[in-house]
Amino acid sequence: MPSEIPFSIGDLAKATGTKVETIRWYERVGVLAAPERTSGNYRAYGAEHLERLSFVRRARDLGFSLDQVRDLLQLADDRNQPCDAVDRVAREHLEEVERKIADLEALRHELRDLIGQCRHGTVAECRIVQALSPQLGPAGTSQEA
Amino acid sequence: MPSEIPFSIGDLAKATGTKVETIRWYERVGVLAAPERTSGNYRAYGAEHLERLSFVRRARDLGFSLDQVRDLLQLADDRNQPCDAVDRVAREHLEEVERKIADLEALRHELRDLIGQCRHGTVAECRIVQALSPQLGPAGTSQEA
DNA sequence: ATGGACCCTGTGGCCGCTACAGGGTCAAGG
DNA sequence: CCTTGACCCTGTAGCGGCCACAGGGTCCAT
Repeated sequence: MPSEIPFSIGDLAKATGTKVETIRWYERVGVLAAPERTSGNYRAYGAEHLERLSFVRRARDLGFSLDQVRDLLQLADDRNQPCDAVDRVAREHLEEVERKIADLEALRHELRDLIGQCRHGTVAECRIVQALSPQLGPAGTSQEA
Repeated sequence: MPSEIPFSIGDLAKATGTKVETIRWYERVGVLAAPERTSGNYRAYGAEHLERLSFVRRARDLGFSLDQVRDLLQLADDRNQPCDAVDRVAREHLEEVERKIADLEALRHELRDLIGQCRHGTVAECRIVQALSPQLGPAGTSQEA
């Protein structure tokens, strides 16, 4: 069979919703294999690159780091291995997402408290400013009249 | 009154739980005023710097960006202004935190789905890998036996 | 005088891109 | 045949918010 018709980086970008620069970046950092080049030194991609890049994008959308994506790609290539390792990467990522959610929820709580205490007076009596300021004792700063 | 005894960057770092390099960085980007220098060109801080840096750290802990911190500091200095602007910065930040939480929760949902579908077989039949791979039609890749 | 703990500036690295600058290539239209 | 304009190439610099050097200077106790 004849090899499929290759396509340009711009086409690949459009097909995957990726910026051209991002594709080149993926190549540089090794999550996307360097394709053949045309006589004019243009990158010439095939279906395998489209597939690969789609995988990368989907994984990135799910918040996996590029390191994790590299791992997942490598694991996904070993078609006959058990998929425990894949599962582990996903679980680790999930745990991190859950940690971040917990952190942000704590933050949200603090911010809501802060904002809820605002009495809309002057800055001098603003609870938000007070909450941000350090507690240096009840006397205030020394230079004030 | 005699001016207070100044202290070194290392002392300030310890007092606020900040790395020395971070303090110098804050000075460079203008969230902490450049202090006086000793005859040996060492930075010599006073209580106002301690106060200022504590404010910055607290705000950073609450997830405010350095740009926001700069704004808050400036607003906090105008002691007689109404604190509406402060309130606005805080509210905007809260909204962003809430957006991030929502995003991460959607992510968590997807990841849980993914992981829940894993049947612990081989990579070839792994649902996680399948979910990451693009849907290119039901026939599978062309080279497979 | 010397050792060690601190301080100084300046630079480069981290992540994951994004945005240039300054060129080359290619197909269509005049 | 030549120009125009859309695309492509490499390389570098920038974002935020630091952190970690290297290669020096300073200070204080012994």
